[in-house]
Amino acid sequence: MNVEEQIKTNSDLSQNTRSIIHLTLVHHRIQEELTAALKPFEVSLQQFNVLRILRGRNGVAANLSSINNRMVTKMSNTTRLVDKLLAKGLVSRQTCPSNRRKVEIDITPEGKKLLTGMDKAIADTEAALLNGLKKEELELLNTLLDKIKVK
Amino acid sequence: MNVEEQIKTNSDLSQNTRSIIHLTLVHHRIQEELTAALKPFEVSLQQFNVLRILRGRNGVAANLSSINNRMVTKMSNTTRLVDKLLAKGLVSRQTCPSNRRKVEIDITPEGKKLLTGMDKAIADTEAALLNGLKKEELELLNTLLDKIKVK
DNA sequence: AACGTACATTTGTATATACAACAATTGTAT
DNA sequence: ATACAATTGTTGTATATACAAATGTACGTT
Repeated sequence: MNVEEQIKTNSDLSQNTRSIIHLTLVHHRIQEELTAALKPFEVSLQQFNVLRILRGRNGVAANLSSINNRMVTKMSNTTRLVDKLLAKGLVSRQTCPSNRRKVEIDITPEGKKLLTGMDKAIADTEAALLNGLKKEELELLNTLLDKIKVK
Repeated sequence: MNVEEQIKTNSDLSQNTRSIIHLTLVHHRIQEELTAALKPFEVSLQQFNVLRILRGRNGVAANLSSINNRMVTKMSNTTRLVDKLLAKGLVSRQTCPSNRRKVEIDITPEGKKLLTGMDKAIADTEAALLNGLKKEELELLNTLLDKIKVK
């Protein structure tokens, strides 16, 4: 019996609780599969996300706050994520000349190259996870997620 | 601009990727709010889940595997979660007489008492998160989550 | 210019988690 | 009866994360 079955058959839990647990469970397994897909590249999912955000800026360097705004992690973690990417030579970091409180972070050519390989691994994993849902169902899922009142 | 907006307007990302990120983001914020709700009790969300599972067994002691089957964490973490609950006197642990590989875990009266207080805090938080969704919409959400092919 | 305040990031610390190796017990086959 | 395999749980180690405090910088007021 898998956990989804348990959730559904456990009448002690409210409908709200069951939905939250279900979401948590699915999320956890998605993370596991994506993490596994990135394992050969020795890059964590969060590190991958940073690289993806940087690439999306098309050469415009990002500061830490702007990266952080697009991620779920806290600021202090973003600092350390960038530390690790820097150690691997996948990003560059320098203090911003016009405002020396800020740092300018950019993806390096090596980072872009590695990212290209990771893209396929991630896309394949996502496709395998979601190919049971039609386009309209994915949109519906997003609509429902939007109705959850976070912050 | 919040991250949901960014996700929706970022045309570089595939529909699959946007849905995965959306799910991740919502999950993360839900965890944050639930964790905050439990903070006064000094019990982590995972510890709370263990207690809730134990209560659901109505006095029948559980072994570690059975707890673990109903959680997202790995076995080794479940061991340490129980360690912490034991240190707080919220659960009991003893080796199973009939099969000494197993351990029998049960919730104590103090555990049950604390759990009663936590129930309300969690229920209120869940209700606040989900009150934008009608009963049928919650069911629909669960149906869609089931279509994601995890494991 | 000096002051206080807000901003941007980093660092310290405690806790949490994953993964792998290990130990102990039980089950099974010869 | 013994060897081998499977089950159940624990521990070591590395990494990840949250939270709070500290650092360095910029800005507005007087």
